[in-house]
Amino acid sequence: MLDAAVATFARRGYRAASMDEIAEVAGVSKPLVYLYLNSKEELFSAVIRRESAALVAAVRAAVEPGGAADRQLWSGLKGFFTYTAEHPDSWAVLHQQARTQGEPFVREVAAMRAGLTDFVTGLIAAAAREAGCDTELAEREVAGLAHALVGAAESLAEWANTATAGPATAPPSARETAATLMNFAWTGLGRLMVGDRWTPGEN
Amino acid sequence: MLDAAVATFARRGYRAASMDEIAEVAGVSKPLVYLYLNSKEELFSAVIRRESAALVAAVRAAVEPGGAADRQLWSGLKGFFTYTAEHPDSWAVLHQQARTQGEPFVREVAAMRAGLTDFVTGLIAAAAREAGCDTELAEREVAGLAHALVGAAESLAEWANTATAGPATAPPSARETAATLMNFAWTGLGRLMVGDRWTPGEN
Amino acid sequence: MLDAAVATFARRGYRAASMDEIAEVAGVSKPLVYLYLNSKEELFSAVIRRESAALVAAVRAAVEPGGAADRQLWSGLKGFFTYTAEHPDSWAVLHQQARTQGEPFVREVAAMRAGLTDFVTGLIAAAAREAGCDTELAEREVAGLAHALVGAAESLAEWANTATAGPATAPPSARETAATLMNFAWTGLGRLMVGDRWTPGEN
Amino acid sequence: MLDAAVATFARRGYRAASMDEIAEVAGVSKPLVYLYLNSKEELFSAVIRRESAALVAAVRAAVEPGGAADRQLWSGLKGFFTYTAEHPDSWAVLHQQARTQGEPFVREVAAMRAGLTDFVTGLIAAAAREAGCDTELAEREVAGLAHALVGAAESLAEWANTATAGPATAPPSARETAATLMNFAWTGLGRLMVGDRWTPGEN
DNA sequence: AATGAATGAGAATTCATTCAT
DNA sequence: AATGAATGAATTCTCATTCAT
Repeated sequence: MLDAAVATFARRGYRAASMDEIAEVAGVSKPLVYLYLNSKEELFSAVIRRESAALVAAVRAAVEPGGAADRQLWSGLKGFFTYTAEHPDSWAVLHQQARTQGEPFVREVAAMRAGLTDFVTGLIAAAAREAGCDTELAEREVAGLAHALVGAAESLAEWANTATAGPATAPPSARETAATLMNFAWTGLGRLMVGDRWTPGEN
Repeated sequence: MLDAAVATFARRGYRAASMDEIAEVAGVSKPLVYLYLNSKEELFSAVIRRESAALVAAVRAAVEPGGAADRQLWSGLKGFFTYTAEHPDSWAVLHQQARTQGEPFVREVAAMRAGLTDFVTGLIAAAAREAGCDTELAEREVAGLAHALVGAAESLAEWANTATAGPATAPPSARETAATLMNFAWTGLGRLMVGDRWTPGEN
Repeated sequence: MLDAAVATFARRGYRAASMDEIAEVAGVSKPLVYLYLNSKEELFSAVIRRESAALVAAVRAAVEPGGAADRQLWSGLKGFFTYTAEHPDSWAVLHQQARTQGEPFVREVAAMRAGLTDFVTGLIAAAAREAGCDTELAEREVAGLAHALVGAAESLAEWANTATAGPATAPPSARETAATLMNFAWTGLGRLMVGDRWTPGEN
Repeated sequence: MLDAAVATFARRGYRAASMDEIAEVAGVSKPLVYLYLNSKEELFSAVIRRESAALVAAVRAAVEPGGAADRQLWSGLKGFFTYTAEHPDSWAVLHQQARTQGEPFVREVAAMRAGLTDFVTGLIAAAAREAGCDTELAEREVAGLAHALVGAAESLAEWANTATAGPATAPPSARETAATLMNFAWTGLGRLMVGDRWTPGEN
């Protein structure tokens, strides 16, 4: 039943998905949906919670614990892109729908996102320690960097899922996507920690 | 009239925004809206086209032509973040609404996005040439990198707009945000071009 | 089970009371309610019949048989007001709900009411005989008088039950209410029987 | 449109009347009903207010001002019974539906009823003065008497309307009904004022 | 003797859209 | 050039009622 809701919300969007359609996709009657999940709002919340938990669990399970920061990030990203590739509807609901449907929902998905961002923030800090970073990175800057990285990941996930456009080319694998992002981000972060930063001139 | 539509779509979302409210915000009668823009769908399309064009124009105007690749990217990013900060409704419609409302609209916004991504792709290629890059970067990889950069930018733009949560801290300025992203991305890209890439082991 | 129905119908009204709530108040499952009382309609009918019978029985038990007509009316009224005060839900169902829910039910409660009205009619006739009434009262007029008396009683019963508004004043006792009505009605009826009637002029 | 609502509410009751049916009876579409009267609740309130006002206006117009108390009561009652006979639906909504549908509505109709009861209370007091009443009637008792009278009137009104059962006999005219009530009540009230009251023995 | 699980039918309410003017 | 008035078609949600066990 939740599966049907995920599929329908992903395909139509929260507002456009009707309880009628969800019930039909689930192969049950509408009142049954209301019996278990009391309203459209609660149903959507339940969906968000379940899919958030599944995504976080997938990432957590993928991370190789105890390794170097870059290995951890790498394995986490692979887990992330694997999950988003294998559960595109789940990802579409979390990334596209939940974030755009106002208050009860944004908060729920923001909490999950904060968990991931914190994880990345921790990794960046750990990497800084590992590198014996001399320049103390401002907390806000680290948050910004973590945000940029998570945002880039989210964006790549969506891109990988949406890039069904070119029918000839297969969508990039999770491994490829993760490698692209590591290359994009990690070397730069490494240089940053040793003080090699890009600076504009006066404007 | 389009302004009213932008404001309303941003505040309510495409489905939840009613033509009644749009007409009221615009200070005209509903039939007038239908006279000029024949349906809700066309109205939304018109909004997307106008806001897309405005965003692209803002970025284009900001870019310093003929300079080095990094200067061009830097100035473009400043233009981008300036626009999104000054026109949050416009950005919300493009980034949050248009992308999540299914077919007629995703295509329109995807076209605009492709324009920006192509611009970035060109810059990365130019940078590669400037660096006398020996390793030929695969076209697909460049596309992936450009996508990651654009995605990170979008994500940061949304973050900067949404981070009104902490009432103490002012939202980061467009300049700050652009600098964060340059630091995050550009050094890494530079290293990448001289062959200094991050590679996983065997998994 | 019927008790639960009485309480629920009184509180919510016939239409607003749900079988779910009735079953819950009764502490049984809904199918059990359907097993014993086959539908909401039959359930309500059964309730009306039981409460009607109880009210009539209470009045009948209260009447002192064989006494003078006024004593009989007095004792009957006391019984009536005592019952309505002690069983407000029962009275609410009979007076407010059953009478307003259309055909199957109005008939049932009308039958009970007819019983009471007939009783009063008989008393008025008896009083007329006792008074050696010379003027023959038209049957229809007697019926009208009986109806007025019963209506006044009903109205006072509701008033006594509803007058919880003034928190300082206790609701009038059954005895008080009955006395008010006797004073209101009986002396007038007595005069009427000896021909002392109120007559309008020509209009 | 309000007429259609009155008819439908009277026939079906508040809950059982559907907005669909009301719209159909009114010969308009359902959204139009919602355009003018925003919800079922507001529609019912509007109906109650309009019908209350009409009833009060009818009674007020009927009362011969400046006459003796009994003439005033007589003329008022005639007006009342004339109205209820000529507008049975209006009376049914006020008397049967509004009073039994819980809070927003009972208050509205109670206000109207209080107006009528006050009028009658005033008349009884005036009659007492006219009669040079020696025994001071307790205020509460007068209220009770007024309540009994109004209740009797309401009851008779309903009876007169419902007595369509006997197809042979025509329903009593407003004049007849008013006369019955005057005979029932006024002589008794008169005696009461000169101290001729009915008293029970010791129980 | 009793119920957990399920549904068909219908209720209030909203909205994109269109005429007649 | 502009609108007041009106509606067909959904949408969310509820409820009396029934099986299979």
